Order: sequence, then C-alpha cells, then structure tokens
Amino acid sequence: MVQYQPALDSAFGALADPTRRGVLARLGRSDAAIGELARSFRMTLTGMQKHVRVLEDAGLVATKKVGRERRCTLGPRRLDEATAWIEDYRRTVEARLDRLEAFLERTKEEK
Amino acid sequence: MVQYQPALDSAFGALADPTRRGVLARLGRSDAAIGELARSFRMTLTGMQKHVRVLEDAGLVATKKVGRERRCTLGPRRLDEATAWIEDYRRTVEARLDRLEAFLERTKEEK
DNA sequence: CTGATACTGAACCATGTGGTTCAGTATATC
DNA sequence: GATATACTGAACCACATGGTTCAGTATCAG
Repeated sequence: MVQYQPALDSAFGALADPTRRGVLARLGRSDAAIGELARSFRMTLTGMQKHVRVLEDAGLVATKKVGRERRCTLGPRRLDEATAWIEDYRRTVEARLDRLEAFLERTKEEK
Repeated sequence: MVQYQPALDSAFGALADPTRRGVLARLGRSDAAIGELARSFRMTLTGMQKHVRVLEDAGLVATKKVGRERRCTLGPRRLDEATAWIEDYRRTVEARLDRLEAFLERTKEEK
C-alpha cells in the first residue's frame, strides 16, 4: 500500500461486489430494513448485515434502529471522489492517445 | 452474488487498491516495465507482477513482452461502464432527494 | 560462454471476504 | 407472560488478496 486515500479504497471496494451494488439500487427505490434486503437477495440476515456494514463504512448507506428493525437508506457519500478519480484517469488516457496521434502524424509527415 | 456484471466487478475491484491506482497514474505519464514499476512502488517484482495481472484482467492495462522486459501501457478499457454505473447511482440519489424535498414541501403546506 | 538482469511460477503466509450456523438480546403481539 | 420477529455477535469455513522468498528460464552485454 503506497498512497492512502481510504475514501477511494472503501468506495471502490464497496462497489466491487454485485450484491452491494444491488443493495444500493434497491435503496434508491425506497429504504428498507436489513431483513427485507436479506430476503430480496436470498441470503441470511447475518450475511446481509455484513454487506450493509461495508456500505455504511464507505458512507454509501446510513442506518438507524427503529423499533426492532434497522432501517437502511442511501448515505451521505455521493461518490464525488470516485467520479473525480475516474474523470482524471479518463483525461490522462485521452492525453496519452493525443500524444500518440501527434507522434504518428509527425512520423507520417517525415516519410 | 446476485447479478453478474463481471466487468464492473473487476474494474471497481482493481481500482480499490491504492498501489494499482498509483500504477495507472504512473502509466499515464509513460509506459514502463514491470521491474521499473516494482522499484517505483518499493515492492518485489513478483508482487508488482500480481498487481499488473489484476489490472490486465480488468482491461485497464495491456502488456507486451519486449526483449527480456514486459512493457506495460494503459489498456483498452476506458471505465465507461464504471462511470455509467456511478452516474446512474447519482441520478437515483438525486431523484430520491427530490422526492424527499417534495414531500417536505407538501407537509409544510398542510400545516 | 559467462555473468548480470528481467521476468515467471510455485509455494507460503497473514489477513480479508463472503458467506454460513448458532446462541443470544430486544421488541412487538396476543 | 409467552411467543414470534428482528437483529447482533461470535465462531467457523473456503477461498481471495497482497505480499514475500526461492528456484527456475530467457535475454542482453562483454
């Protein structure tokens, strides 16, 4: 591990699992208790609990105990850093392609 | 695992590690052999080899054997799916916030 | 040809991940 | 109060991850 950006680590890490992306999509429609999510995704409550924990640690989900349920909603993190990172990357790739193109153009002229 | 989108899994998974994000940034400046990358990031060749393999599997890096070196360049995948996923998500969050706002507005009027 | 350099592959290690079961505790319902 | 429901936490499991070392093989330089 060389450069720490824990927000990016946890955000990308959370998004790397299809169940967790599914949970985010599900919570986009409406909030839900852990038990409901577990049933939707056909896994044990305890299993879903762990996914929710990962999403919560990444700031992508917020939870609150209501009666005997724990209600989950989409959390405060908007993935701005993640988007920004990818955008930066995209620009780098494009700059690199541009340089390559310029190089090819130059060598063509030299022929 | 519930909905398979292996491209997203591997892309987000690859980006979840700071060393690998660093390697992508480094390759954005110029291509490099595995050995150079290993030295830059102060790890063994074998260690770096594994990171490069992960990036290559995700389509983010391409490699080619040149003499005794293996040269690494930024690969074909442009992270379009990843960006698209995040964008979708952002829209969902915003729609949800809009609904919440509308609800608050309505209940305010009812007062 | 010899030696140094660059990589490859296998084996190992500690820790993390994605799940499970099982034994609690807390809350709701009758 | 008894029973069912919802969660929590600990323990376990198989497998993946992020590293290492070590023993090769391939290539370059003299």
